[in-house]
This record gives sequence, structure tokens and C-alpha cells, in this order.
Amino acid sequence: MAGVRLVIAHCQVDYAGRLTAHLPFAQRLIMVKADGSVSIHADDRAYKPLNWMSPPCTMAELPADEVASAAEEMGRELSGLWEVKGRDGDTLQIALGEVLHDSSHELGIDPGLQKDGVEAHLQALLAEHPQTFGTGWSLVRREHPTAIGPVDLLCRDAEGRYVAVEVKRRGEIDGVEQLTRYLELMRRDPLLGEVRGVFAAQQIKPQAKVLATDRGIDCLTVDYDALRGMDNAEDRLF
Amino acid sequence: MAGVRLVIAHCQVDYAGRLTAHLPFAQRLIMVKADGSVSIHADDRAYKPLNWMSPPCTMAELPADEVASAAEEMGRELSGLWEVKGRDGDTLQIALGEVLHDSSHELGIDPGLQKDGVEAHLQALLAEHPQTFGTGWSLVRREHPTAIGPVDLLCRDAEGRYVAVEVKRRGEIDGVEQLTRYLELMRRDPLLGEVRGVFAAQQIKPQAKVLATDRGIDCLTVDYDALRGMDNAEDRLF
DNA sequence: ACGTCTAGGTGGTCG
DNA sequence: CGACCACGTAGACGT
Repeated sequence: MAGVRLVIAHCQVDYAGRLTAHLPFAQRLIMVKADGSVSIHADDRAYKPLNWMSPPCTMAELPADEVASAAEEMGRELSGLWEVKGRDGDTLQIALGEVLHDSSHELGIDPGLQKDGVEAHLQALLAEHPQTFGTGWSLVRREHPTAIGPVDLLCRDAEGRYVAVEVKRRGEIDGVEQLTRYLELMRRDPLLGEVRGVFAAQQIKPQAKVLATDRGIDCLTVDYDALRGMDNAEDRLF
Repeated sequence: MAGVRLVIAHCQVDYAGRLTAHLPFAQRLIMVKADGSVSIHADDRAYKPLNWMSPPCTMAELPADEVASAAEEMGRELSGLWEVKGRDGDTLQIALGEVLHDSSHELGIDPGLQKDGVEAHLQALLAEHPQTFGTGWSLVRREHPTAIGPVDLLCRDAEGRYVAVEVKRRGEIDGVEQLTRYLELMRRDPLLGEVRGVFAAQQIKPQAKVLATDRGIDCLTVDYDALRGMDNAEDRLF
């Protein structure tokens, strides 16, 4: 069945997988999607369910006799017992008490989400506008390959020195470590000579800035909207 | 209002925040929770909504005249226009076409999730059983403070040398970098003298192992169940 | 399939 | 409130 099934019911839920988790009896929303996924929601914690099973998984509604024996074991009336099995052998067992709502709805295929403003775009914008880093700067290449992975941007500054640029949406300590490893490697390459490092991000966390500075890496906080504006302005010229 | 509101409707959604995202008109599930959160679901991608707004946020149903003008702009009949504003100034706008279902349900407070089998336990177990690292090893202290943060475990090996231990559930490159920073700092402390490093995790990724070994850090893959077993065995003795 | 990196990450804790 | 860390992280993308 395609669509969504929405159940409001008293239920008790037990999950066993990497960890084990237990939800005592309470009234909750159970959502079953067309992809087979099952999620159990309270009326808080935003979109995150209390417990769930991700696809691929299979759900079985256990037969009346098993429901009866489980009910006896729990000392409580049950209207159903669902068992959801995941691929890795993890299980979600839902014991249903009173069911207050149960409806199914066809949704059809979704045209999907259109995103804009991610890291790739930021890298593209900086690649198009290396002068953002300084006057006289030029781009050598994007995704410059090294033995341990590609450097986001390889540039040359006004004096012709190579500069490795690491671009992040948010600049954190990991990014500085990553760039440090690239620089260490690139500086062994006699063809590149002395290589500078620039850490560019929309926002750079204080700790990351301290570490970068300590390692002689320059930091650049990028104004995404301004960069995009430059792009638009240029578009208008051509 | 406490509880959950479930709406099945044709809708178009626009989000503007860190990124901008757009959902063309299609039939979807809109869930509004008591915490104010709003999420828009298709019938796939498991529990993750296509788009959402996390609390704290406020939702406003715009008045009829605004709905009418938006409808004219879109060239489509609208039955409602919702605007959700987040704390950081991000907005989620939902334009509603045909509404196929709209129900609200009280859930009451949830007793909450009970978990077992997590991370902190691993550090505690290793702290109780330093001999896991080698014969004659002893624990000096947990969460040994340094200027850049606490080292998970400070131990002494059979020769009395200090050892800094970083504990992770999954050993990845970040953890090695972190331990490296601690070691660099601790080795400047004359009171500690030569400090060894051990990277302990349930699983250590190959890349992390290579980096650690290259830096003279020992790796230990920890068997969580075996450790817990030791614990249980000891429990039985007392 | 596996490894690596990103995420509007989300959610906790603790200073 | 911000920084740090873990997550049943989940997903995307490249090999």
C-alpha cells in the first residue's frame, strides 16, 4: 500500500538492536509510511520520533492467540501486537491498547525537495571569485587531488605563491585539521614550493580560528549573500 | 493546545533559513505538535520529513485577504496560508490547497524513552578494568583535565609510565587528532614525563588506525560484551 | 557494496 | 547561552 497510515493509540514499544529501548504504555501517534518505515511519536521533540524502524523492514500484525498471550503476560487488554523486523535483525514490537484513530491516506509521488545554498555552491562561488581572498589572486583548480583527498581550491596569491583553500559552510576544528594534513603533504611537493593555507567559511568557530592562526593558516569569513550578489551583478552585465 | 494535529492536504512549502528550499504543490502530511514544531512528510524517507520547523517557533494562519492575494499570485485556489517563524529568523510558509483530512488528538505527557547500552558505560568499564590494556596497568584518574579539555582516562603501564587513553565507541580520525593534541600538551608537563597514547574503541576505522600507528599511538579494539561480562562475573563474587 | 563527508544535522551535558 | 560530544546518527556521493 502506498501512502501513510496514522494511528493514535495507547501503546507500549520495545526496540532491540544496537541498543535496547523501552516505551511504557502511553497514548502516541504511530505512523506507517509507504516505504515500510514505522515511527512512534509523542507530541514533542519536533520531527524526531521516540522510536522507529527504518526501511528496509517488514511489519507483521501478530495473530489473535499471540495477542491474547501477550495481553495476559502484560496483565492488560491488547487490541493488537505489531512486530517490525529490520534488515540487521533489529526488532520493534508495538503492543496496542485502545485505538483512538486509524486512517490511511494516499499521497502519490512527491516532486521532491529543491535546495539551494549548500557547501558546493559556496565553493563554486569562491572558485568564480578568487579575488574574494585578495587582490591579484587566481584559481588554479577546484578539487585539487592529493594522496589523502582533494583540496577544495588551489589558488595563487598576488605574489604567485600557491594557496590551499579549505571551504566549509561552518568552520570547525575538523576543517582546520583536514587542511593541516593537506598542507603537510603539499609542502613536501617541490613543484608547489611554499604553500599557504586559507580556511574559508560562512562562520568560523572561535576555537577553530585559534587553532588555524596558531598553525599559520589564514581565516576568511565569507559573506554568502554578498558573493551571490556579485554573481547576480555579473549576470546582469552579460 | 497540547497533542498532535494531522493534516493531509495538497500544499506548497517554502523554507528560508540557513538554506532555502522549495516544495512544489503535492499531497502531503502536515504534522503540528504540541511543542509548536511543524513537519511536512511524504510517504517515504522514513521518519524524516521533507521540510520542517523546530521549536521554539510560532505558527500563524494568515487572514483571508492575504490568502486570496497569494492564491492570485500562484494562479491557484488556496484554502489557507500558514507562516511558521523560527527563533533564528527562519521561516516556513505553507500554502494549502485541497484539505483531505484534518484531525487533532490529545496525547498527554509521555513517560519517555528508557535506553540501555550506550557510550559512557564503555569508559566506566575500562576505568574499572585497566588491566584490559595490559598486565600491571592501573588507573590514575578519569577525565584528567588539560588546558584543552579532559583526557578520558589517565593510566600507568606496568613500567609506571603515564598513558593517556582516548575512549570512543567508534574510533575515527577525529579521535586520533584529539588524542594527539592532548599528548602534545601533556608531554610538555615535566611531572608526567614521557606520556604514551592509547586509542580504545569498539571499532577502529582503518584510516584512524593507520594515522594512530604513524603517530606512535597504540590501538585497542574493545569487546564491550566481554567487558560487561567481566563486570557481571565480579558482581557475582560479592 | 564500502568508505568518507555533510547535515537546516539533532540532542544531551556542562561550563 | 554557547561549546563539545555522541547518535540505533541518516544520506549523498565517489570508488
